[in-house]
Amino acid sequence: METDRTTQADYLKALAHPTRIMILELLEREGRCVTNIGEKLNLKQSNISQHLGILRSRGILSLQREGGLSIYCIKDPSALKILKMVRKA
Amino acid sequence: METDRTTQADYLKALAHPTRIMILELLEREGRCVTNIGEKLNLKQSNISQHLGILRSRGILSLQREGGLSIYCIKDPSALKILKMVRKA
DNA sequence: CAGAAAAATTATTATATTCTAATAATTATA
DNA sequence: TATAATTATTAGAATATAATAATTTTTCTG
Repeated sequence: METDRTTQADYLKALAHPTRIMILELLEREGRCVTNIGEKLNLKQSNISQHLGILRSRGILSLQREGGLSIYCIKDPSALKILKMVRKA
Repeated sequence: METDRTTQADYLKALAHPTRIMILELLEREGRCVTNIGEKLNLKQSNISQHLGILRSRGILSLQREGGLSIYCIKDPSALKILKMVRKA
């Protein structure tokens, strides 16, 4: 049950960044590791890692370790639905 | 056609504030003037006015002047849909 | 175990947001 | 026209966010 507006705002804030939107679009099809995302988006490793951390801390992404890699996947599909609505808005 | 992620992020940013979420909930039923919103939310006039300006500049609210009052109404219903999804997320 | 690769964390700087207070602008009314 | 009421705007200080660089941690591999 999610009625606290601060929590709602924090969730929206997590989505409200161009890089994080691109990350979500990139992960829509398949999970990816940090380096791969960094290459696709042409951004620094630490920056990507920070954005991934933000999305994960809000429960939007999940992380699983595979070998030496950190694979991030979309955990919360409603984030994608919201982005879809924003595109039409 | 809305594909620019910066624009999408800006739209989400406009929604991503507790006060602005409350304003949208308040206006869901009916249009209201600045003073009325300020009383309901117990916030300063200038602060409310600024938040309303942000929502209006993104096309989420519309403004019509009635007598001495500025009546704000929801112009973009998809903002409400998005908030509804956030509550369930 | 040592070195390399991948990722996370930290510190720093720059920028953006937010709130408050003060002021300006607009409109209504006496 | 003067005053009051409503709203908008501006300036300032406080806080939050974001990007970079540097460092640390973790894990894999030789």
